[in-house]
Amino acid sequence: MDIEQLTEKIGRIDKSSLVDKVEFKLIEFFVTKQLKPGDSLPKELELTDALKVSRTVIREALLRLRLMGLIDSKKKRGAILTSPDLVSILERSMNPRILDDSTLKEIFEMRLALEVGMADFIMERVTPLDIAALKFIVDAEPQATERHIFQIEHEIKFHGKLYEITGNSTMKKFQKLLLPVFDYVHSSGILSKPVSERRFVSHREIVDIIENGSAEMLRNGIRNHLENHFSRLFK
Amino acid sequence: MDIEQLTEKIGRIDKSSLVDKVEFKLIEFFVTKQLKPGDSLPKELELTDALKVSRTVIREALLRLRLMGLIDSKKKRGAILTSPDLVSILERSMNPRILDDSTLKEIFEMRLALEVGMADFIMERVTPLDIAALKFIVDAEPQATERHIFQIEHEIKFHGKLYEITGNSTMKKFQKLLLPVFDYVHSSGILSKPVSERRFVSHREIVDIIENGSAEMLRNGIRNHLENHFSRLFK
DNA sequence: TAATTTAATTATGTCTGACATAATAAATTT
DNA sequence: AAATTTATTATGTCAGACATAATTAAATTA
Repeated sequence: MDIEQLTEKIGRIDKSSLVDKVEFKLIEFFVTKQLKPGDSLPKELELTDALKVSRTVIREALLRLRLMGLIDSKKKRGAILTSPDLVSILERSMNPRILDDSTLKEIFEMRLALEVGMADFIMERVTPLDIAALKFIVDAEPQATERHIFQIEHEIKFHGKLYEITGNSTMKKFQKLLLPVFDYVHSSGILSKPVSERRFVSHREIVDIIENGSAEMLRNGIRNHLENHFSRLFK
Repeated sequence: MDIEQLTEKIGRIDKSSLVDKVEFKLIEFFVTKQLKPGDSLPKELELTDALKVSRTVIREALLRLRLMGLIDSKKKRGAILTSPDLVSILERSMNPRILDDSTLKEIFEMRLALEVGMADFIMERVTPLDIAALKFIVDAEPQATERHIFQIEHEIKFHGKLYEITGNSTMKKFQKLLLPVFDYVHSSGILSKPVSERRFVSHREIVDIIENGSAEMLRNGIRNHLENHFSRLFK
């Protein structure tokens, strides 16, 4: 009889810790009770009575939920349910000095992919006001000299605005989160290829595409604009 | 004198809790000691002695680090440093039933953007073996009848393979993570527009582009293939 | 009476010390 | 030398206490 059949027959033992179980039970509780963000949870001591476990366990489970962004607890008021913000959860772990190089490189790549792919959302949702704002940003940029210098602040301003135009706040926050990683990867020795000095599609040209072009043109424009980064990844 | 100047002069008070400080100190410790994944941490009681705080506080700080994916602790062996996996951190919070609708919709959008944007990585890194695998997947798909039926399993298989080809494991895991959300959004009432039955660029055509086309063609091809989803977002 | 200050309450934050449990290392037996 | 038993050790769980901050109620003052 093979192992799988055996475990099937005997049934697997529950190796999860007490805290695991409490955590699960609490989430179940939220869902079945249809609690909405802002609703308050039972107090720690009430939970100890109800679940018959120590306050330590309750606290640890609640802590997990808090780190997941599911609840928010204040003194005296107790804990209340919140709508979890995925990005701020990631934020806690997003320390470039701790992540390993290959992960950092992959995040760098994801940012590039995301930016190329968001062209459709920009074209769909851009307003005349946005275009004016983009033009304002571009006008404030220093004239490009013969050699292209990577102006990090202007890059951030321009691309940040693009994310904003998508109207997708998760994406926008994601970008903000990825920025330090991107910067770190860009300036550290992780990417072996040197930084190219060539100029490709400029910010000004991208604005022009947004104003007069199509989603397809914008995709290609952004892709080309990012060529300096892509070429460091590809041979 | 305005508030800002005042706080500048007086200096802001540290409102962080003890656990916050310990957490920070521990991370500092990792970084300055240049600990690598696999290295073991001091025991809880040693930390209690070293930092002069109770074991409760130490444990809570360690718990946070564990939830961040920074450490992994086993009985007797103590805690060891690990390289955090961002995706598995997100996984804990990615419960469609708990996230609110607007966040879910934004995640849905991000997935679309990512998929369009990853075309360059696919074209750069695809191998003949990958193409053969894609063809195999496509061949196994049922013939399209006059009406396009959304075959979730085949969608997953095909698109999963695309992510795999990018060679970016973070992106691949990200997709796997987003799948339940995507499915949930697709089939729940969050998107008001109905599911279109029209057929656009097929899987087979995408494979053909990958084999014979360019990155630009693939971007457009994937975008068109996903039109059914895009059109539910845009009017 | 209204506004302010003070006191009481309450729930989380921190501390201490103890025992349970599981994984490893050491000692023993075969 | 291999297998078994025992001892050790570090995390997991427990219980109860006090500290602290935020809120509410009461008291005071204008």
